[in-house]
Amino acid sequence: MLEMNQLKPHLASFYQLPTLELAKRLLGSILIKETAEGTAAGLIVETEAYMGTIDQAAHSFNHKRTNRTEIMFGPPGYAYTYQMHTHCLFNVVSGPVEQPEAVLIRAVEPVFNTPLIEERRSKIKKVVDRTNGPGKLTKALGITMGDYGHELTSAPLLIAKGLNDQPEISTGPRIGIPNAGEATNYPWRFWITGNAYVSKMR
DNA sequence: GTCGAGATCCTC
DNA sequence: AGGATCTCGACG
Repeated sequence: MLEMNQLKPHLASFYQLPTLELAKRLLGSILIKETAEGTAAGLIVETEAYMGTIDQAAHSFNHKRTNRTEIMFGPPGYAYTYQMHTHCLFNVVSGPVEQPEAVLIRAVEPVFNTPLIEERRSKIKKVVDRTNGPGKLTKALGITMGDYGHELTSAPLLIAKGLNDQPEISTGPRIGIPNAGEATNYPWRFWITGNAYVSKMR
C-alpha cells in the first residue's frame, strides 16, 4: 500500500511548464485531498488542456475575465474548480500571469484510502466507474468549490510526483465540447495508454 | 451495451 | 439561460 510520507509534492516551479507539456507531465502524478473524513489520493490518468485566449472551448476564451475565471489569470499551480450541472470539476491553472490556461483532470485511479473512496461512491457498483470522469473523481476525493484558488503545493489539496517513470501517453480530441468550432478537434486530451480508469466516450 | 432525459446549481 | 457531467431506467 502506498504511504503518504513516500510522496513529494510538486514544487511551484513544476507548474511553470507550458500547458500542453504540463498536461502530459501530470499523468502519473498523484492528486491528494485531505478532509475531516480522512486523506484520499488518486493517480492522474487523464487530462485535457485548455489554452486560454486562442481556445474557443476555454472559459477564458478571448480573454474572458469574470469572477469565475479570475484565478486562471494569475500564476500557475492553483486550483480552478467550477460547477457543472450537479458536479464540481477540478482544473490546474497553468501558463504565466495574464495567460489564462488550465489543465482539466478527467480521471484518476484510486491509490490511497480506497475504503474512503468506496464509501463516498458506494452507490456505484463497478469500481472503475467511481473515478473515471471529471465529476466523479472530485466526489470520490472530496474536492469541492471550497478548493477554488488553493495553491496545489500543500494540504489540504496537493499534487505529488508519481513513484514510477513517465507512463506511455495517448492523445486525442477533447470530450464534451461540441460547440467549440475549430477547437473541437484539437488533440488536447491526454491519457495513460491502456489504463482502465480513463473516462469513456459516448 | 446503448440511448435519452432529468438532475440541480453556479455563473453570467 | 446554459453548461469542459452523471445517473438511472428503458430498451433489446
